[in-house]
Amino acid sequence: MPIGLTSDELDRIDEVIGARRKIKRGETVFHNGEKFTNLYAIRTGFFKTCITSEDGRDQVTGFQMAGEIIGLDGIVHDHHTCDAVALEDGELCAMPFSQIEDLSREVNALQHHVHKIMSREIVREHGVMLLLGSMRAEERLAAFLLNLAQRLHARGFSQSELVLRMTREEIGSFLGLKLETISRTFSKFADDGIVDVKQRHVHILNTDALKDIVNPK
Amino acid sequence: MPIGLTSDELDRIDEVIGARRKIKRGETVFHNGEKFTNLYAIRTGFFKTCITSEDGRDQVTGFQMAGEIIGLDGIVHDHHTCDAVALEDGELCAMPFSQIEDLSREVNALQHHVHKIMSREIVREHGVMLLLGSMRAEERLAAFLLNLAQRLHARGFSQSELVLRMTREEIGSFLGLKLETISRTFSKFADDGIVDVKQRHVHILNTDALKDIVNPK
DNA sequence: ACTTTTTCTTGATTTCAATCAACAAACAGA
DNA sequence: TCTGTTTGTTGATTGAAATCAAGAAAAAGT
Repeated sequence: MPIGLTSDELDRIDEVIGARRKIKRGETVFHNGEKFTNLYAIRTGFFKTCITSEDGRDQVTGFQMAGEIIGLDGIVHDHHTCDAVALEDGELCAMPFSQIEDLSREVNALQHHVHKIMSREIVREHGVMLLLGSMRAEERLAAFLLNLAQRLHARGFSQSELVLRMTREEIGSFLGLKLETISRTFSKFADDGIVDVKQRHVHILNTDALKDIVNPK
Repeated sequence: MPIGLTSDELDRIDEVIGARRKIKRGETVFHNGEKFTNLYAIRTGFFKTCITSEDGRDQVTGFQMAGEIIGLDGIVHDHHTCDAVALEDGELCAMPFSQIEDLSREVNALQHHVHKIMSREIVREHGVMLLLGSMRAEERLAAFLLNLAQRLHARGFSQSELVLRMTREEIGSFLGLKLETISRTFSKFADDGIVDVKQRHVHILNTDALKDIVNPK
């Protein structure tokens, strides 16, 4: 949340932040086709968003964690165009979008904050397009691990030890690769001493090596 | 623009729509790193947006035409993170974003319109991620042609005849393929009687065949 | 604790697109 | 008009990831 608000403004923003909703692993927050009413602020837990094409192809479009906002896809057509699924138990705040619009007319900082959140998502997706369009398997997985570690570190977790909340198949879907390729690439990184992988427990031993893989000099 | 506005509201929106700017083929509207001040509404012409990674990889993130808005990437960090380049001579309206924010606090329809534009871009990018993450070369090019034809048709042009404003290399960059693959795939479509290709002039002879390629039954 | 299911790993082989290479055609500039 | 440059096509070969396949290891359910 932005800073520099009066206590009155903060109180009113509190009102927008609606009911908390606990969610179990495997449950969906919203799904494709569902009427759009809320944005959801993630309080705890780990989520994925994914779209499905007409002929059944699946694409994970992102993984989200505490502090991030999901549901922005629903604004344009008043219906969601993707599914949001909890990958571990968590808690969300449902924020009615009409209330966000109402209040952001009065609180400039909130208005700009909403714009920034949407712009950030657009920029993030540009990065994913670069990854999908121009990187090889090792580069994609290295970029993915660095991104996850960086986001977890920003939330107070270790920047070198992480627990994956998703399967190899879900990582593969996100990175445009098959699960076998994810598995092989993890093994290759482990052979090279760059990471230590035990199932979903990943210990990054050499961050610089990962960076070099993403951005070869 | 949304409908149902009073004439007063329309007048005020007119004020936001700032100076028109003519632009020649090859010129940039804005570039990576540049301070963000305006969104740009395309009046005429054809544009591309692209990002460049640290190590010099290039990725075309989209092609834009009349009626579309570019510059949304700049909001989050107050600086643009991509380049926007004219692929043919055109004309833009520069719209100072601070004025858009000011006015959208007073005109609800404008506020919602801005939100929808940003959400639409997010949803569009989800589609590109699906394309880059899960489609083969033929499927990507077929989807690309159908998308271009549909957008041109919505603007009153033929839905079967189109003139590409970009090179094979730029198409390839957007679709995550090399220019040779684009060229070969065009030739394959021509051999199959699906399209007629003469340089940048493309005549779609069988739209259904293209749809079948994108969504195999 | 045991069974079933899901997830993960590794190997062998195939396939699609990249790369390397040569040339043709179109366009831009002098 | 001529010339150089950019853009596009096609062929031969290579290479990276997909596919097919089998089995191992975890996790979930009874």
